[in-house]
Amino acid sequence: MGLGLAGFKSHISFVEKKLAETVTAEQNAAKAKPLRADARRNRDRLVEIAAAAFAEHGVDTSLEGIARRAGVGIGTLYRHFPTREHLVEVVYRREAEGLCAAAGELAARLPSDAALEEWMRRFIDYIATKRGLAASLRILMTANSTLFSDTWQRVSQSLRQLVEAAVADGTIRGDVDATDVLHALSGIYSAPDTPEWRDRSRRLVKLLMDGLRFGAGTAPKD
Amino acid sequence: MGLGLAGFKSHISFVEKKLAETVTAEQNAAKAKPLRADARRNRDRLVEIAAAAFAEHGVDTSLEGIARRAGVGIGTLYRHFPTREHLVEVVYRREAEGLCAAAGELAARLPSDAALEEWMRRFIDYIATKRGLAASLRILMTANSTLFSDTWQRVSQSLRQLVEAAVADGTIRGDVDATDVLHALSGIYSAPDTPEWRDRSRRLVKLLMDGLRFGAGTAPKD
DNA sequence: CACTTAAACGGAGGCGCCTCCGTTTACTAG
DNA sequence: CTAGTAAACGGAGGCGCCTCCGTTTAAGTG
Repeated sequence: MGLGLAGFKSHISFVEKKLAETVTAEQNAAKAKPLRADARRNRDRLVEIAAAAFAEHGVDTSLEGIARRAGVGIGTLYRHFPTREHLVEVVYRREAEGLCAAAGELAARLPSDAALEEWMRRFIDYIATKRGLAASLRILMTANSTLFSDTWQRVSQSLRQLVEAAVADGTIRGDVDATDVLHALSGIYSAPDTPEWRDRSRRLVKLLMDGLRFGAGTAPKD
Repeated sequence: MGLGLAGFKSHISFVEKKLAETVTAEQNAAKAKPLRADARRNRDRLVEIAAAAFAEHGVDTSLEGIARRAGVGIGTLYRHFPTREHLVEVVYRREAEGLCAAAGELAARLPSDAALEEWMRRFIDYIATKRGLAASLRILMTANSTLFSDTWQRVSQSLRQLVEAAVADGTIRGDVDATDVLHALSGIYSAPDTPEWRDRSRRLVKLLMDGLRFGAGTAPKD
C-alpha cells in the first residue's frame, strides 16, 4: 500500500478517518457546497478521465497518469479525492447511474431486444468497475455495504424495465422475467477475475440473447 | 498497490503467476534445494527482522527498511521473497510453528496455569500476524485457504495440550476443555481491527485466566 | 473596473516499490 | 591451494504515492 513509515496502528486509524470523511462528505455533498467554477470543471474532468482509465487499465492505474491526462496537477486530484478509494467510489456511482439512465434512453432509441442486448454489454463494464471497487476497498467493504446493496437495487430495477418491454412487444420469449435474466447473468459477476473475463462475458451475453430471441412471441408465463 | 504502469490484465496475470510460484515453491521447498551458506544466512536474517517489523509496525511496513535493518540490499530481499505476500506468509508460518513449539516449552518451564497464560499472550501476536496476512493476501485468501485451516488445526492442538495439563494438576477449574477456552478467546480474533485491539486482547486474557483459576480443583466435568 | 482574499491549483520533494544487471563470493574440481 | 563458475548480492534507476506550500485565480465588494 505504500503507506511506508506509518505504523500499523496509525495505518488503521488513518483508513478509518478517511472513510469517515467519505461518509460525511457523501451526506453534505448534496447540500451546502457550491464549488468554484474551475474546481467543478477540474473535478468533473478528473472523474471522466478516471472512468476511462479504470475501465481500460483497472483500478490500479496510476493516479498521476489520470491527473496528467486530465491536465491538472496531482495535488488537485488529491484535494478532490483524498484516497484512491474515494475516486473509485465516485466513478462507480457514476457508472451505476449511467447504467440506469441508459435503460430508458436505449429503450427509446432501439428495438426492445437490441436495447436489452446493448444494456447488458454496458452491464459488463459496470461489473468490471464494481469488481475493481471491491478489490480496492478490500476489508472496508463491510463498512460500505450499503453502497453496493442500494445501487444494486436500482440497477436490477432498470433491467426489469427493459425485459418487460421486450417481452411485451414479443421480441424475446415471454416465459422469462428480469430475475431469470439476472440469474443467467450471474456468470458475469461470479466468474473468476481472469484476463479473458471481459471477452467471455461478451460471449455469454450473445448466447443469452439468442436464447431469449428463440421462441419470441411465446405467451407470457403468467 | 503501486503496480503502476501495469494494466489491469497484466496485473491479474502477474498476481496469478506469483501465486503459482508460491505453491510450487512451497512444494519443493522441503526437497531438493540446499541454499548456499550466505543465502541461507541472509534469508533467515530477513525472516527474523521481518517478523519483528511486522509485529511492531504491521504488514505494511517498508520492505526497504527490513532489508536495511537486515543489512542486505533490497534486491536480496526480493530474490528470496518475490512479493510482500511471500514474506508475510513465511513469517506467519514461522509464528505458528513457534506457537506450537512454545506450548511444550512453556509447559516444561512454568506452572501449568502460568504456561497457559503466557501461551495466550503469544497467541495474541499470532493472531495479529494472521490478520495482517489476511489483509495482505486480500482476495487471494481463497487460493490459500489451506494455509489457514491447517495451521489453525495445529495451533488449537497445542492449546489443548496446555489446557489439559492445567486441568489435570488442578491449577485451573476442571469443568472446561480446550474448545471452551478457544471459544472464550474468540473475542481476540473476531474483534475489530482497531488501534486498541492488542491492549483489549491482553485484558481479555487476564480476565479469562482469573475465571479459569477461580474454582480450581473442581472435578473434571466428565 | 480595481481590489481583495479565500479557494483552488500544481509540482517539487521525500519515501517506497520493484527490476535489472554489473560485481562479489561460496562452492568445487583438479 | 587455485582457478572457474554458478549463485547470490546489492544498489541505482524509474515509477508511483502522497503531502506541503508558494503561486494563481475566481468571485464577491465598492
